Amino acid sequence: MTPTIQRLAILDYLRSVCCHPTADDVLSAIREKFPSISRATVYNTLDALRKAGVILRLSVDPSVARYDADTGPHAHFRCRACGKVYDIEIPGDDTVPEHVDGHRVESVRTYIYGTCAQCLAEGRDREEDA
Amino acid sequence: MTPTIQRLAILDYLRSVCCHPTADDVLSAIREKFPSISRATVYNTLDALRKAGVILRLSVDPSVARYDADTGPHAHFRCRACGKVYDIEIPGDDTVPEHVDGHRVESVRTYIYGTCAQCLAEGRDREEDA
DNA sequence: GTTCGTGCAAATCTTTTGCAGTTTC
DNA sequence: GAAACTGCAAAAGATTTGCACGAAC
Repeated sequence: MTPTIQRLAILDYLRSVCCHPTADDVLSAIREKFPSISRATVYNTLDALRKAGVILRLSVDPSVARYDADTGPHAHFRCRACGKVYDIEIPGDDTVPEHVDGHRVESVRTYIYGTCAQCLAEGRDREEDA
Repeated sequence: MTPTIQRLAILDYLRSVCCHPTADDVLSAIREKFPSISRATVYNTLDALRKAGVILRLSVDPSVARYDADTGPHAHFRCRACGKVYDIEIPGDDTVPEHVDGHRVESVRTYIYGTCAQCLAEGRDREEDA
């Protein structure tokens, strides 16, 4: 995988943000520095980084993929009121078993849904349904 | 929610299958009995059932939603070689905490990825990458 | 008879693909 | 210079929406 200037910019961006941007978020952010970058390049790069094991692709949002530069074991919490996604430390044992029910395990994703602390404090109610 | 004949047929179908059909799988299956049912009705019904808490919508597949009539606590395993999705009993404590990091928890989804027992036995290799 | 559901088609949104030109090693 | 990457536009695939007709209560 050639480390082109676009790819480095995308990886840098992913590592600099705490949230979990979508491909479109990445496109918008990178275009501030590289106005000519194309959507296809963003998708290609995100996929190349994912295949290389450098970033994770999350399905925490039902309709759009989100990307995470933190590849360590952790869960994701998505707020149904504001849509934000938070990293969650996995409580207790975070080791992944080799096999379950005879199937070989390669990776595990845990998604938690609810209302985030901020939305609870501000009395914002969920806008989506379970 | 009016229990129309189409809705009952869709729910019956979901309860009768062990796998986790996509909206398109449901459409094909229901059309065998109701050839005139429309795609929109299937989507509407699946969403109505989900909102009613009768079925789950899974994001275990990156590009398509799958539906599960078993709403009890369990995880899902998806094989990267054949694409099949299996139900997995959650080992140990399957109670969901009320809160994590101050966020109120409403539901949890666990997705496990790897190679299933059958594909391992038949020496089929994964066709997708991590 | 009003409300809710269905079917059809078109629209929307995300992601992928084909291809010509450009960059990287 | 060969292989890999980019940008653009078009295509593909899943899901949603608008609307007219029909069914349910």
